[in-house]
Amino acid sequence: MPQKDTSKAILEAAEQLFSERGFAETSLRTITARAGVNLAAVNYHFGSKKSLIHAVFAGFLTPFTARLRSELSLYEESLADEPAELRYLLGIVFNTALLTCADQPERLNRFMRLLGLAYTQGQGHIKRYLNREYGEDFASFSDLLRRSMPELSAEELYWRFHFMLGAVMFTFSGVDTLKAMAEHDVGRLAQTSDVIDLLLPFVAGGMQVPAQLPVAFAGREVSGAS
Amino acid sequence: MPQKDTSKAILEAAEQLFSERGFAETSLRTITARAGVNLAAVNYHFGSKKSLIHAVFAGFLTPFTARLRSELSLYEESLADEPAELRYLLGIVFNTALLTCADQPERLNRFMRLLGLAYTQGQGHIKRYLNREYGEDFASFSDLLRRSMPELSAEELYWRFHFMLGAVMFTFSGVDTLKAMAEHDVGRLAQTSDVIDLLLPFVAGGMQVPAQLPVAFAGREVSGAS
DNA sequence: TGTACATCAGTGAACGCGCGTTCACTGATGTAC
DNA sequence: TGTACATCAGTGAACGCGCGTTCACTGATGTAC
Repeated sequence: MPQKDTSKAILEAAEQLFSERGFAETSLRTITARAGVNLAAVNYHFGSKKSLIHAVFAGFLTPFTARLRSELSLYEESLADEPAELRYLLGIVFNTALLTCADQPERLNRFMRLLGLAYTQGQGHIKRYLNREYGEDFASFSDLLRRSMPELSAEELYWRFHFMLGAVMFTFSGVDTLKAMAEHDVGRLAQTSDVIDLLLPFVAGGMQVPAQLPVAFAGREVSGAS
Repeated sequence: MPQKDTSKAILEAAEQLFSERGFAETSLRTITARAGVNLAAVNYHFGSKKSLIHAVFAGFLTPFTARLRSELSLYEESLADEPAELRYLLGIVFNTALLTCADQPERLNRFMRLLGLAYTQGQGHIKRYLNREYGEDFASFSDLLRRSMPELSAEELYWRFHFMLGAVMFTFSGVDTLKAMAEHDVGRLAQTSDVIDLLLPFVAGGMQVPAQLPVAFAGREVSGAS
């Protein structure tokens, strides 16, 4: 293992294993064994397990957000004063994510799964880290989203945004299992880009549906009848 | 602590702590301390930590699925040969879930969060247990869903179903955090039933949107321009 | 009614194990004079 | 060009800790004769 490759090998093994098993369920011994390096090398290069986790996220998110920033500002300039178009906006995000992992497409799955884990799992320090490092990018995307849906109230937009995040993250969290089940149930093997092409209209449809509260209440009386 | 209350106290503490921190991150010592019982009582009553986790799920899912089965078969009978109506179907599910936890509404959040964790987190034994015990109920709901959307291909239905599950589970996984953020960002404190009233049109909208692949591809060329 | 035995619900202490982290050490490379 | 020292990238072994689980034991309650 010559020179600088040790920390790279650790990062790669950690990325894979964390995304497969979760953070608490993956030990440094498993990671260093997979990477073929000494156990103590993690603390030598990264300082602690927490910092290793942060470094794994940075490995994807730093190039991704850099790219996304420039794509979004290009789009924003081209808009002038027109409202943004939702599907186009979402297309930019997915496309940027795909391009960031262009060389190895399974990395995208891994990262969406890691983000899902970070959001879902306890591990408060991860959320704090992500917010500190990438909160600004998140906020500026929110602003563009608001411009694409000016008719929604702040409250509706807020919740729908998080419903959308849920559909996306959850899907990618389990995309490998879901693909395998799809092959079994439906008989067709899907690629990640196929899944995105189905997911994008779904979330756009959910975001843009008019609120219809009375219909939403429809099921509410059934229980009384049982 | 008289007689039968010990295992109930363990289950309640475990339900709370698992949903707050995850399974691997919660130790039996923390659970038994919270419950005010002896450490060894978990293994005495449940046999192992795994079985305790299963018992926690059963505590919600067994009454929920029993209730849901009868609600759905009532609805199915009332349908005769007409197609099912999606929003009504979803309304039944949410409503049944709310009623199952009618006495303590925060239990619903906890269980959705637990389901989200089970889906997202490694812990393969939980998925296997849920599939073994409740797979049949899941399948019969899928059938009704198919009847409500006859125009969708099997593949589209499959994926949209899981997008919907994602939006729902993810939302509830973080619903407490999201509510707190909503209060801060939007200035209004939401109740769980309010969130459901916003969520239901969103997922119905996503499920029912016509597939528009060419538009979904819109963002795909942007990257070349940067 | 009294005695002997069995079952049940729990308890306190210890078990061995795997964990993240630390530390003294090594050997290669770079730098100063 | 040669020597002394400093830095860097690791390494092997051990540290203490918290974990799930086990086990011998206790005391209360139920049952048989």
